[in-house]
Amino acid sequence: MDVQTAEDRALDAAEDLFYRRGVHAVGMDDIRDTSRVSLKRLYQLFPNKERLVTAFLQRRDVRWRGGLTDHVARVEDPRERLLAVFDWLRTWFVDPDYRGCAWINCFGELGATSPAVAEEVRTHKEGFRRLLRDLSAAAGYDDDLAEQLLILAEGAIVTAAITGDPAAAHQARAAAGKLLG
Amino acid sequence: MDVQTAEDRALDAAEDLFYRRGVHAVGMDDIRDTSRVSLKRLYQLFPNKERLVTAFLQRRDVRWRGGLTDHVARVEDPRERLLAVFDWLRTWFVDPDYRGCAWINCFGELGATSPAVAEEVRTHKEGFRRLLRDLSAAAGYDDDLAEQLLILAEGAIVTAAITGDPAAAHQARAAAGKLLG
DNA sequence: TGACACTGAGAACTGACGTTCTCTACCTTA
DNA sequence: TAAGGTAGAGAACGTCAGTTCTCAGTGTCA
Repeated sequence: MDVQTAEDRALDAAEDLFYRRGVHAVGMDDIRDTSRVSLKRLYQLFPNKERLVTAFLQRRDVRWRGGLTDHVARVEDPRERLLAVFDWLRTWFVDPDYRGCAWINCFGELGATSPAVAEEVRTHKEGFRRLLRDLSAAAGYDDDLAEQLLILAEGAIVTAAITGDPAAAHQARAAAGKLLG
Repeated sequence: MDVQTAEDRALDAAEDLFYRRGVHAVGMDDIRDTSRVSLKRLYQLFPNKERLVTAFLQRRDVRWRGGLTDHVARVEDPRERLLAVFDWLRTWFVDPDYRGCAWINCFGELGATSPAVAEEVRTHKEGFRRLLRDLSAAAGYDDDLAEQLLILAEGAIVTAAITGDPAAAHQARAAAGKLLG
């Protein structure tokens, strides 16, 4: 039944709590209570809270990009594939637990004080950019278009989070369609 | 020489420090040291830290929208006026002190725990949306276009903050130009 | 069996920080 | 001048949260 390692349980708790409430609002005690991993073990796995934060961002990055990659791979046409990115965003926005981009949120909260977190955020966004560039290139578009789609995606993520309205995905998709010509 | 009120000085310090380092990273002691307003007076002016945060966001909102409004007002052609929004964003991004959108940052940090701050952020974004709708309508475009420009602007703001590269304003402007046809 | 390493639960430590209190000095006004 | 209100400086308070420590229990291996 419970074959997860203590590390997995700790990261699950970290991801759930940090994303939902923000990093400062969650104490290591909360992580312990939710993960049922003792503080002693937590500090063996992650030497401090900052490392737990970066570890959760790293693991989430793998899942996030994987989910997006899998979704667009189901679409044949290269141009439609680019638009499918915004369909995937929409499925994310309608999640009742959606609270914006974990990396943007962490950047706003810790970017100025934690170089490690700031670096993690840049790494994630760079990965997203690379993904869009690859999709764009495959559809015969240049890097400028990929950059503009990235801006649209980021804008939709932020707008959907603040307004609570998933319609931002639809608007971004429509704008992307116009950019694709 | 120093005709500023204690409230002005407190808000100046709050704006500078909260924006630069984030809210949690700045203590009321720091506000006192920077503003030279005693803690006693600070707490007379703002009953708690949260109210100081919302007050700084409110005052910044007035200045921010005012600066944008003034900038685009200098452009005659209604269509060019919409594009001038992105020129104005660029002048903001090149500021060495640029650290993204204060409201988005505060939303990521406090949105989940402070309803008052979350409301302040929504108010600001709603004001920005209204501004873009008015500009769009004056140029003969509909609300959908305004919404797409809003998404582009938000995306540029976030991307410029994380990458540190003001080029996001240029890309967003180019995309906006294509949307305007 | 017995020494030993490791674990969990939780107490304890430590510093930070939001908030309040104390005390003295100054200004205003009758 | 006297009285009272207000301000400033900073100490003090209480809580919280990151981190470490204690101690008893348990499994492992010679």
